[in-house]
Amino acid sequence: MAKQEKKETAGELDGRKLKILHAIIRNYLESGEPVGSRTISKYTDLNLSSATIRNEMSDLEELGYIVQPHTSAGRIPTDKAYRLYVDTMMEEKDREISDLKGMLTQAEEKMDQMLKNVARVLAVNTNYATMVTAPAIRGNKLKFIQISKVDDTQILATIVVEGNVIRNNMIAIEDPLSDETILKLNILLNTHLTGMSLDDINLGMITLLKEQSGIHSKIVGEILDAVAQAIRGDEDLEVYTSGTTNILKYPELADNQKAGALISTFEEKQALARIASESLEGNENNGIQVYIGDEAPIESMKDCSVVTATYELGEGMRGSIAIVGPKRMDYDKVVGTLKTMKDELETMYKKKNKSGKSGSPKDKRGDN
Amino acid sequence: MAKQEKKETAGELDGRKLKILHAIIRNYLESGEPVGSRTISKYTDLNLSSATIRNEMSDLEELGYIVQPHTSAGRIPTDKAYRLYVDTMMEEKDREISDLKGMLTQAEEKMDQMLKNVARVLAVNTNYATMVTAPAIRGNKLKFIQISKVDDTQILATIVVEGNVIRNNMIAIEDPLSDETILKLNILLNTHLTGMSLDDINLGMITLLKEQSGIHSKIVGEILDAVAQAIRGDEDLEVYTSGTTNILKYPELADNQKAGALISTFEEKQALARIASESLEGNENNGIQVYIGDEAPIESMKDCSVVTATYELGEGMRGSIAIVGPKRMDYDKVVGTLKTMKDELETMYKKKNKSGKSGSPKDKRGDN
DNA sequence: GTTAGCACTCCAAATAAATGAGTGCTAACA
DNA sequence: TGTTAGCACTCATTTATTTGGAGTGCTAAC
Repeated sequence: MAKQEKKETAGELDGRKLKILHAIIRNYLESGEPVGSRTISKYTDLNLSSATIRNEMSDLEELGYIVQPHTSAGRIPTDKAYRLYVDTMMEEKDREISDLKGMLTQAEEKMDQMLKNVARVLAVNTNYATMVTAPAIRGNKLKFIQISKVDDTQILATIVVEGNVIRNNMIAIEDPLSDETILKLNILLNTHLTGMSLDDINLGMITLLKEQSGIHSKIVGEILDAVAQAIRGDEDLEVYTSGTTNILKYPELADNQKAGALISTFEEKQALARIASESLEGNENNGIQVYIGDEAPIESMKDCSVVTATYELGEGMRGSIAIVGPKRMDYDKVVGTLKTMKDELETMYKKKNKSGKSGSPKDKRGDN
Repeated sequence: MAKQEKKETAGELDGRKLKILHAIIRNYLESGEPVGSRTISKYTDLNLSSATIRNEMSDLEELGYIVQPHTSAGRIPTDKAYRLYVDTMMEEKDREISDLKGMLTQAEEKMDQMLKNVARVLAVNTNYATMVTAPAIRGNKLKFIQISKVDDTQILATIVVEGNVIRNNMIAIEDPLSDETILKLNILLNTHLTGMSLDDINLGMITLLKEQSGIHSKIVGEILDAVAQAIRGDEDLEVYTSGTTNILKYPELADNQKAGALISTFEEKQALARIASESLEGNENNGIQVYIGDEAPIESMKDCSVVTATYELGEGMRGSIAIVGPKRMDYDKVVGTLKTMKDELETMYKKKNKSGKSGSPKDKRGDN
């Protein structure tokens, strides 16, 4: 007669077990301490005695949702529980991130300055470690090439890609080029290459260009290399981090050994790019993704959770934002904050671009 | 009759005291533990009993060279002792840094990549935290300006400064410019500005240019702003760090509180620029400078020592390298390593520049 | 099915005891 | 007068011991 409420939300858990598990997780998120039956019995509105809770907890343990760090300690959630939690039990919540907006909108600096700022603001706000990657440019088109003579031994190739990413390449030359030659090369390159994406520039095009450039085919070759690189966007994307030391605030991570490895990871930044690009692949939930423990592709983060969001600035320029904290991070808040940040970035970009066209003061941008 | 050996090296210390102090420091550098009289009596070749040493140590303590962390503990050197040590007692020593050279020479990447590498190599090699700043360009001359039209709403100003630092600035325009106008502007700017340093471009020159550019004076104004910035070199110099977590290896720094602050300092990088620019000022000992404890201009480093070196790549492009570790860092080794690194960098730059002229494959360089 | 009660476990914190490195001082020695 | 041995004392560190309490599992009663 008591099976009325069997919701079967997770296949193997009835409603009460779910509620209890939920309570355990919430509690552990806050306290970071193993949580016992008594606590749950008082905390929740289930009106169950600690003994009953104990029975249920025993079941939950058998099902692999919670474990005891040692006999006669409270229970802590497993990765499986966290996964269930973020998948099904998290409700949306909007928080006070008003100051966040404020801090951002006054940042009309260069792109990299702004992204650094984003990382910083997020770190301060969440008390976790954060990481932001600059928008990677993919499948973009060449907008414009300019060859200029710097002196007798080198020329400068300036390449502008859609989205106003600029790249400069110094090219050493053996013999001086005349202004005329440079003009010709400019015309040659621009007429053939403008508007092309990386896929459009095939071998035929390349040989054609080299032929037409005559004795300067070597230089053209080098310029094409540079173009390829510029369009592809620096393979190793730029990564900005902040709040790394927040890690030390969580005892379960602060143990010298692990903490060192983690902080190193943040310092090296290379590994972080892996997470970034992985998160750029998937694009399910609003671009928000959660990696719990081993799910993250980085060894040193196996005791952490990582929440990533991707933002898109139009024209295929996509970057990612990630927050790294202990498994018991406040998923609700983090997801909320990330969403806001993502929106904020995207709308800001739109606004900026509009005002730029209608003649606002400056729209400077360094290269990638 | 016993005053024969009175060398008076440091004004208030006789030879024996010096030797003892020396021994104390050396020992403490290695062990990190307070060192007692007995250790010294055995360690050194002075053939003095521990009791005698105790007497001398008592004197040294009174003179402020050593202290006891607590009663009945051994002594540890004070900042004063370290200062004496680096000033007078350090002998030159060349170490095995051969691999260092190897690791560097294969780095013919872009400048920033290389500097990152320098930081990394140093960190791995010394086990301290390191920091490298990119060469700041000062008092440099404008080599070349190029204005190009990107589309109807914006133009691109590419500015090359001596030393091949390149800077791009997008400038929004209200009405499209004809190719002719752009050509005129290019000629106008290059004829007047090429070869000028910041000081040379005075108000007269500016108004002259604006007049001659007619209705486009506003654009010229913006370009001049960009030029000013490019020549001055980004005020906040680029800073690369590595090995931050090495800090955790030294117990006296690893205390969560301090370590966090220190690592944060390294992460923020802003404060580090202060040290860098301070070290760029002085130029005494081969460009090597040692800051002990409070001597460094950064609060969070009051328990550290900082050794800085400056390197110069010709044409006034100077950068700095710094190593941060505990006060008991191995000064000898650090100074040696820094010297080598400095030399290595400077010779590499020379070589690179030479080979560049004689037509070597590629000499790419990003902007600042 | 739920709950109270009880015995049992085991971590964590507190307390106590043992250790030992190091000092300062005094008195003897060369 | 400088050097040294010896001794009593201090105090951080280590180790052992005790205690408290949070938590569990089980059983019996409701």
